[in-house]
Order: sequence, then C-alpha cells, then structure tokens
Amino acid sequence: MSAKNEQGPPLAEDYIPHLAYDSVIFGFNGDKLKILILEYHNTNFFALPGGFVKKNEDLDAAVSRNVRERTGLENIYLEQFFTFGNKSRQATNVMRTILEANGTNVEDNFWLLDRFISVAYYALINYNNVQPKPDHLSDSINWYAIDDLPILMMDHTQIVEKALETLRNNLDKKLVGMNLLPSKFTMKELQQVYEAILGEKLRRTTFQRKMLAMDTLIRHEKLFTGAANKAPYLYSFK
Amino acid sequence: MSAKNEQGPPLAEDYIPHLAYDSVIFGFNGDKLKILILEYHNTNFFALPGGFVKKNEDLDAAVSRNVRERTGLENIYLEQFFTFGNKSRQATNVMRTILEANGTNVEDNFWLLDRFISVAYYALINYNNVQPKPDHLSDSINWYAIDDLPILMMDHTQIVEKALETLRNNLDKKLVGMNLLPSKFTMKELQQVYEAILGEKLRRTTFQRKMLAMDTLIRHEKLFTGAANKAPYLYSFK
DNA sequence: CAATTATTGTCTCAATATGTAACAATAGTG
DNA sequence: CACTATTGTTACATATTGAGACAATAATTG
Repeated sequence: MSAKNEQGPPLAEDYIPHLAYDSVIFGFNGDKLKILILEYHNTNFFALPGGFVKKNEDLDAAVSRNVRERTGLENIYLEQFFTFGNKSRQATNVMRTILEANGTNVEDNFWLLDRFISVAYYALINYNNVQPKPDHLSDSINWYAIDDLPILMMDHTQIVEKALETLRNNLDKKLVGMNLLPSKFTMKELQQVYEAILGEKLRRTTFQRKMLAMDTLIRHEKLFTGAANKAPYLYSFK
Repeated sequence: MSAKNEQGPPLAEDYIPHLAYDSVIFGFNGDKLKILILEYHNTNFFALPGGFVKKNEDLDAAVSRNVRERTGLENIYLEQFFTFGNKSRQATNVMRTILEANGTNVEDNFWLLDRFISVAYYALINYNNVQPKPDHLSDSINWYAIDDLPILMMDHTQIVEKALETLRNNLDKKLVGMNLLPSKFTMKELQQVYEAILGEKLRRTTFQRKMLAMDTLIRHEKLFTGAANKAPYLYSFK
C-alpha cells in the first residue's frame, strides 16, 4: 500500500475504506526476473507498490492508474490473481511508523491504520522502457530479482509467491513473453524469459519447436550482433 | 449478496462496508452440474448466495460460515477465484426493492445500497447430502443446471461463467471429482462428472487409463446394481 | 444351464507429441 | 581459409494419447 497524492497521505473521504490493492510488477533484464519494490522513508520497510480505490473508480482502473504512476507506462498488461482478506492484515504499528516517518501526525482512528482487504495484481512490463518513480511515502523504488528479495512487510512475500505461481500456471495459456520483451526478440531471449519464470533450464531444440508450432510468432530479419557465429532471427508476436 | 441475521437485514456496524462475497456452489446430481440460486421474496430476483465479512473475521471464514448456513455442511471445499470491483456494482434500486419486499424500511443512506466489491468463491459439494436453506431475504434456494439458469441479478451471470472457466482449468490440477461425488464411486460416475464440467463427451478407455495412471485412486469391491452386465469396481481417492 | 446382452477392464496398434542428439549453415576471428 | 560458437533443422528414440478390438462377467431368457 502506498499514498498517491502529492501533499501527504491519501484522504479518507476520497477512497473506499478497508480496500487496497497491491501490484507485483514483473520485468526481465535479459537475465533475471525482477519485481519493483518500494522502500519507505527512514523505516527500512520494503513493500509492493499499491494503493486505494476511489469511491467512483473501477478497481481495474485504480490499479492501472497506480502502475502507470510508478512506471510511466500506458497500456500495461495487468492480471488480477488473488484477494488477501485475513483479519491479520491490519498493520497499525507499521503504518503508523511509515506515516510518522513522513511527518504526518496520525490520529488513532486514522483510516490507514484499519484492517485492509487487498486485491493483488501482477503486471508484465518491458524492463528497459521504465524509469520507476517512488510515491511520496517512499524513498526509492527499485528492481529486485525474485530470488533475492529483501524482507517485505506484512504478507507481501506471500503475495509475491502467489503471483509467481499464477504466472507460471499462465505461462502456456497467455502470451506472457510478449509483455516482458521488446517487440522484436530472438528465440534465445524468449527462452531466457521462460527459464527465469520457471526457474529451470529448458532444452533449446524442444523449446524452439514448441514456440514455432504455436503459430503466433512472425519471423523477421536476422540480428547481427558482431559475434563470430550464425546470427539469430528476430521474432515478434502476431 | 444476502442478509444473514434472523431478524432483518445485517447491521452496518457489524460488517466491513463495501465488501461482499458471492459463492457459486456446485453440485452434481448424477447427470448434470448444478449450482444453488436464491430467489428473493416477491421480487423475481435470482442471485448467488453471498454475504458480508464481519469486522473481525477472516474473509475465508466468512464465506465458509455462509456456505455452511446455506447447505448445513462442514468442511466444504472452497476456492476463491476472482474479485469483482467495477464501480457499476452498485444496485441501489434492486437492493431497495429486495429489502422493501421483506418489509424493511430503507433509508437513502442505508449501507446495503452502496457500491460493493465482491470476492467470488466456488464450492464443490456432495449434492445428495444437502438440504439447502434460504436466508431471510429469500423465499427459496434451489439447484439449477448450469446450462439452464434463470436470469440472475447484477453481474452474477458473469460470476458463474468465470467460476466455470476456473473450475475447468483446475480440473486436472486439483481433485475436483473428489468433492462432487460420494466417497465411493464408479469410474463411469467420475467420467460423468468430468463430462458435465467440461460440457463434452470423453472417450471411456482413455479416461480410465488416465485416471488410473494418476495413482490417486484406490480400488474397492464391485458394485452390483442388478443390471445384466459386468459390475464396475468402486473407487475412492487416496 | 447354455445362449444372449450390456457394460466393464484391459490390451493392441496407430497417430501425435516430446526428449535427445546429430548435423548443416553461418558470422565472425586469427 | 581453417576454426569457433551459435543457430535452425532434421532424424530417431521414447512417451503419451486416440481409437478400436476383445475378453470377462452379471444378470436375463429359453
């Protein structure tokens, strides 16, 4: 969860109470699968980017808006995967610390100290197009490899695990690679995305055969990198 | 959505505002896949069973509680599959009609007239063990075959479609049949469950081979039905 | 009690799909 | 122009699935 207005914490009257969302924003740097993590000012608290839903705003639109604010990207691939609703999702002290570290004077009944239900989404974005921007409660927003995350606050580690699990399940059904790569890519790059998501090596020839058999790839010109070997073709998705 | 206390509609102070859940409760009658649908008193409104989350209650527990109340069953298989959060999910007039048809005097700012976000679950139950009970806003709760549903209020038809889609996707991963059948069943019955869910006929020999290869079935005694043919074995899940 | 019938469990062979390795093509380098 | 690393394709073995054949069997019937 994170504030979104410029001056201070979000105002209770603008938002649906007790309802939040968190986003697991995946990117691929050519080697590892990474996600965006916020660090709150002066607290050592790490969290997923997230926010709240305005009273007259679609849930999907709220998430879109927030992911756009953090990444600067339009038309982001977003998928809702789970809603976390345990009563233990009330982080009064953590939230108070975060707010006070930002200079907010927090009353005991301040709405952000309440219990929140959070709808979790994952996003797939093109790593190289992004200059992530922290929100106003946060010092920084940075990419972390999924196998090297800091300790996250509340149940955010669990949220990331569930996101990964869902992403792996969807890998063959939805064109995941399309959203994590530039529009043209080599077969090797596509394979590396799959390997990073699944956390295992795949067989090169089988992978190539399977991808080509899907009949959703268009073959373009070759990519000459200067390396002393056969140049790979570039592909894009139909 | 539905009220749950005996005297009248649920009280605002007990529940998290703007948050509801709806349940798609699947059962199998030996032939067709069915779900439980409520009909509200004197309104012709049909809806999924649902309810609200108490301020100090886990989301899962709230859904469990409600499904138990409707079916009388403990330990029900429940799976969350999607959260519906469009701003159009505010059915002020429909809800007012339902409440007034039950003799409730509804003020304009009554909490149930607000916008609600609904977390949807599906349940799998053993059809024959159940005597469904309506809640207090409803005349009746009845089984309807999924290909012969009445027109449902709000977005409940869409919720059912998404439930079915998820159930189909999960069919091979999770032991769905286990929860829709009595503890001992024949291979033919298991196949009929699969066919009802998928909406297509399956090949008998291939199905049998696949199920046995999973290595989760235990073979028991034969079932003698009196029919003039070879008696099938009974199976249960490990 | 043998012949008949419907259904079940298993087997066989064909058709696909996947695992695995070999091989030919090629963009450089020395 | 031989050498190297990588790529795209092919070939063959192995595994999985599709589709039918067939034997077993629990009644019923003559």
